[in-house]
Amino acid sequence: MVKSLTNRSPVTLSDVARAAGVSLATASRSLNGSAKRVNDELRERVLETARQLNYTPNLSAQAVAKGASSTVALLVSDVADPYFSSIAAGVMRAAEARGLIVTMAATGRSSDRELALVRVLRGQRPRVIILAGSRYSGSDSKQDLVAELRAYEETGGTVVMVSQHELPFSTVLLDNRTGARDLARTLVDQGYRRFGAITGARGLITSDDRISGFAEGLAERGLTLNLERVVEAEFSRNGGYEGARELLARGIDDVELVFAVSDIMAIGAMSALRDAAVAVPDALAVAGYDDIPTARDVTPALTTMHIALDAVGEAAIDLAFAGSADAADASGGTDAAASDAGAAHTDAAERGTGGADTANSDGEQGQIVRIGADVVIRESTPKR
Amino acid sequence: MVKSLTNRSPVTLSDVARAAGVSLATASRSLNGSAKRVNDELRERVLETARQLNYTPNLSAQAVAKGASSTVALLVSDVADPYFSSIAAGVMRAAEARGLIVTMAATGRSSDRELALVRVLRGQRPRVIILAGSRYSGSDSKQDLVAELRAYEETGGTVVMVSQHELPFSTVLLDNRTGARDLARTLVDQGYRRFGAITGARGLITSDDRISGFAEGLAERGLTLNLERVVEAEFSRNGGYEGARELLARGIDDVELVFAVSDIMAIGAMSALRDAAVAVPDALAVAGYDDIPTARDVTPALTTMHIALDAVGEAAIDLAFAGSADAADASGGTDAAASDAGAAHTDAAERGTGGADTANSDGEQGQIVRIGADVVIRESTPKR
DNA sequence: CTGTTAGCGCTTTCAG
DNA sequence: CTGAAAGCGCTAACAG
Repeated sequence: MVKSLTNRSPVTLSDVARAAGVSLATASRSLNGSAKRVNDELRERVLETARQLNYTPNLSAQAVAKGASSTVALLVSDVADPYFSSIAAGVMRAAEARGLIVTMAATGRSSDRELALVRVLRGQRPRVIILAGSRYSGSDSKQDLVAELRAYEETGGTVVMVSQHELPFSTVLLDNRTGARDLARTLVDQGYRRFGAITGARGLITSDDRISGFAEGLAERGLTLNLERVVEAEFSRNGGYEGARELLARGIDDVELVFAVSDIMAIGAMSALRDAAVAVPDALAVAGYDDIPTARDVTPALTTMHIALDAVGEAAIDLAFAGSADAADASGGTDAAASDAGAAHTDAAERGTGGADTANSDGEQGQIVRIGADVVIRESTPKR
Repeated sequence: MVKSLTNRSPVTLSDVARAAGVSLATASRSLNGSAKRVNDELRERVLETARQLNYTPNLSAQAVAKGASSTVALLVSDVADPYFSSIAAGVMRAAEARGLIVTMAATGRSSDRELALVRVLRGQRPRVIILAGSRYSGSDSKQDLVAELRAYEETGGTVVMVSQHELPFSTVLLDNRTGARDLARTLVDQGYRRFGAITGARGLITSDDRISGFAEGLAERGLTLNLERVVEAEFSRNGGYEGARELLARGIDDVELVFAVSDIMAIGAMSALRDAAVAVPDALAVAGYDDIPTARDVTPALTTMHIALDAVGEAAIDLAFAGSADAADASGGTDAAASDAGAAHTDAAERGTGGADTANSDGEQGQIVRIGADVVIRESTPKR
């Protein structure tokens, strides 16, 4: 049926060794050997033949042999969500700087799928597993997840959580509560007094933190969030859209500004308002959270909390290697002395408001890096 | 320094075998053996002990042993770009249905980086390599890329290209030229006569195809695209923004509608117009291409060409396995007879306008699947 | 059906 | 500095 199955096997290290007239060991050392433990001339010969044969090291074999792979596993809720894809971009950049390959999977916000995926990904024996999706607080399978992750760490891996620090692992902390509080205060200072909100499902920690932080911020200014003006919806663009419709149905005469707990929901909400001919911000102002790229491109531009999303991704992998002085270099053959731990891209942590913050003194709980958030006022909440 | 390095090694298959009191082979067969080639009782015992020990198969070892991994490598230009992240979502969904893990990397539209990444990823010996980023036509390193990819295919892998069929591999064809032609005709039929455009860098095939298709469409209606009203910019949101500014600087009195070759550019352009107080669509209408999710959320909503982006991703992996009746099942131990090739998610190809289309009769050029595009008129180009 | 025994491609002691 | 040899964890003939 097919032409003639040209499937010949890949070039192996021994092919190279033979062609170069050296032993397997020498070939291996020349191609990888951290230090230059091989005669320059020989090494050159090996490198050259490898090039000619278009040799590609079999990463799996390397992983098996040295008992450690060169991959990083990243779990997100949804790749197509700009929040996650921005973080992913940062992770990929930082990983590549360290010569690591990243493997991604999407949980669709299901705890079961998340657990299943962690199991599968563990099979790769990744150096790091990054869990970027927010969790539910009343988590049923939380126990299992922690057990699985613990087991993984005991085999030498590192897990890094992004967002809340409610699991005993290193985490890149996005202090949503504080951020939302800042936002609320700023908004009050701008003149707003009566608020509504659109949140994700109850129990989704990110959403809960943001809404309660927001309420706290209002409280600090002597205001309260009218719970009848808080609607719960799916944590997505469509959820935001539906949430806004629901709010409209309930009546918003007494609401000046709606806070959606994420930009993506806020943007959905704005579309709903537009479709319902409710002028933003004149009839109703809107604010979001995250500062995803499109926040600037909707009309009116969205007031939100800025988080350096790609810095988050970089911070996650930097955190994973904090202290382990790892610095695999994928690009050339430069012998630049590997400087201290987390050399590349340490700017990640700095870029945020808070700096690296060795919280629980290592050990059981892992370390914490805070990435701050800043209020960004745009046209969706004009000064009044 | 650290507590006490609990780094004990992972549970291995032989640990399980020993604990269950069976041979390595039996354990292996119980845990994976396609057919049930093991006594039920024994198998149960193995499965049970595996569970108790929390055993996770070492994918790398499996890969080395069977000479084939269970990964799919996906190369995109930029994960944070909604066009690519939507495709990625589709790839991940389809891959998972087949029990495959996906590995991602971003080229940043650099041919050199693309080549380098293909080399690195080949190290994983992935079953499939999907190249989703658009290429440049005058490609310098094209030769090398093709050589590398060819070599990869000769070792049994499959490469799938997404977008243009200008490299001799299977491809999910997005017929940009035809789509843009349709769009142009429709716009003319709506009453528009004088057009401007914002394109990506010359030579970027996707961009070139769309702009020439658009010009063709106009030509079919007896109109021509005024080249002085075509500006070239970076293929990104900011490029669109700058492109629009440039257009404004050149003067747009004689332009009724600007076609940006991608939604992301169109959205950047709309922001520029908003900032410059040019009313859309009254002073200037805008149209894009791709129908990314946010196209609906900008104001006015963007007229564009709809491509089922996640179907594209699914089609890519379906195409990779077309005819090879692969159907690894990651989830349970169900023994549902693996139906024909590409069983899961064959809807992908169907969803598009064109169906699966075994073009070059297999072999040298690979197969082709077309995914169609449909005009979606929204408020940014009202009827006139 | 089950166990033995070779490898898979690579790294890494351990001798020379 | 270099080579021989022993694995890494798992699969796949090959015998029983």
